[in-house]
Amino acid sequence: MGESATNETSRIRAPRGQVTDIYRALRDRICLLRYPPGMLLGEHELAEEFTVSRTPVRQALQRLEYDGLTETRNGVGTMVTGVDPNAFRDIYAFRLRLSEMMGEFPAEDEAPRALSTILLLQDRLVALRGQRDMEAFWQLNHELHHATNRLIANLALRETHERYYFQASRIWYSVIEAFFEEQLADLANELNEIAGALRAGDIRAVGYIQRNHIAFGLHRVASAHTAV
Amino acid sequence: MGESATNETSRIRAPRGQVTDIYRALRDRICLLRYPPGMLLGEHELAEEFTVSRTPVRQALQRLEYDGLTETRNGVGTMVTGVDPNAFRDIYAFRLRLSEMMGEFPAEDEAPRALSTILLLQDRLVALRGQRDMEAFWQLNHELHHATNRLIANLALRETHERYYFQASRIWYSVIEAFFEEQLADLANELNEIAGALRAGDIRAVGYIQRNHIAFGLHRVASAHTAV
DNA sequence: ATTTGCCAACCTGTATGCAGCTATGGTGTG
DNA sequence: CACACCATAGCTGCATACAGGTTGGCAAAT
Repeated sequence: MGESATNETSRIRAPRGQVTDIYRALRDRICLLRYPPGMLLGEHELAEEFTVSRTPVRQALQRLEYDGLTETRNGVGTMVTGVDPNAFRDIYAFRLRLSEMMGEFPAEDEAPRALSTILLLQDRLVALRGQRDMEAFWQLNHELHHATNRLIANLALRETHERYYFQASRIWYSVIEAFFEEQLADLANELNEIAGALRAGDIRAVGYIQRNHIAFGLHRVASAHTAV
Repeated sequence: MGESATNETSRIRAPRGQVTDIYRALRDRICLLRYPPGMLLGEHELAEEFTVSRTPVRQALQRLEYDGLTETRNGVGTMVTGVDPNAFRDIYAFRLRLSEMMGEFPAEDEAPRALSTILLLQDRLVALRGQRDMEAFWQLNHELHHATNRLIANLALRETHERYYFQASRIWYSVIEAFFEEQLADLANELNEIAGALRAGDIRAVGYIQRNHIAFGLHRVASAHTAV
């Protein structure tokens, strides 16, 4: 199949290749809001696009539903779920706790690799200034998440951290446009702070930094919601 | 199919009926060790048993794999995953943290219902003394888990709590036979303590009680592992 | 006797046909 | 003109046929 499709995406438990490729592609589209909430997806349509039959597409859609990103109804189709404010609040509160927990299971030997990744991301971030390229920005966050995720030595926490990152990122992305410059500056700060923590080998600090910036984003989203 | 199969099992995000029934049946068999680790399951065989085609069976098996309970390899079959000691330690450590977190998201209005459930479980537990009925004992733990799970007001935490309960229960069950009387007494204590906490409306205490008894079980499993 | 190569049976992954369900637009009636 | 009903198109859920992959055993060569 894909020549280099499964590159820097995480492989916590690498399942089948083809289905997973479709799953990740659709997941990213949903999180990028290219598939906005409420949009109806057809299995036949997707099968044509990926040049496969309906079967693998169905498998991918079932995984998405299991992740809470879509909802499939018989006779209708698979629609992207909306952003339930309650679920949103729960997910963010939970993510705060998860990040705080990160320092209790540090994978110290991963710190150097993470640091070099962070430095690369810093360069790419400065190249991004003034472009307002949402997708590149999200991709950057995506890779930051993976880099920090590898710093967690506990498999269960790592899986959960990953799972709710995607659910949260989708919601967060829907309001980011109004705060693009702020988020850009915030991400620059976060990268700086994380780089410093990694140089000191202090993974617990990385978790707290992440926790704080999640809280910052949460605050912005909350104020946007109350404003609207 | 099952006439009353979807009774007191949780419906965090109720998916399709038929597939979910098969999924729960297989999950319980795996957690009860009726399907021991390493056992090979055939799709055709299961399809015959449940009087359906391979398709819904495959969906259930994929969800089990996603939960980490099975592993499917092309040309071979679906085998029940073994108990990786590392994963075991990670899951237990993570569950400790989750239980401690429970009190931060208390669903106070659920406390009375939980209390009445606990009282029923206490009666059923005394009726269980001296019988060494593993399956009934596990069912009891199962229902205790659901009762306490409903006390969590945060959806994300509730889902995660549920998810890793099943992964842990399977491992824990594999060594329980050696400590049956101890676990029985321990469960009686846990029920008493939880009942007291619920009478006081102190859900945070419920979380800590649960955390402690998870730690007790962990200690027993660990000592058993080192002994073997 | 041991090793190596091959083949056949079996299992999963994929594609496709069919049945059941849902939504929508058109039509007939009040 | 408004409303209710029905037919129809399109979708998902399920069953099944086919293709690709793996394993174990048998046979032949060393």
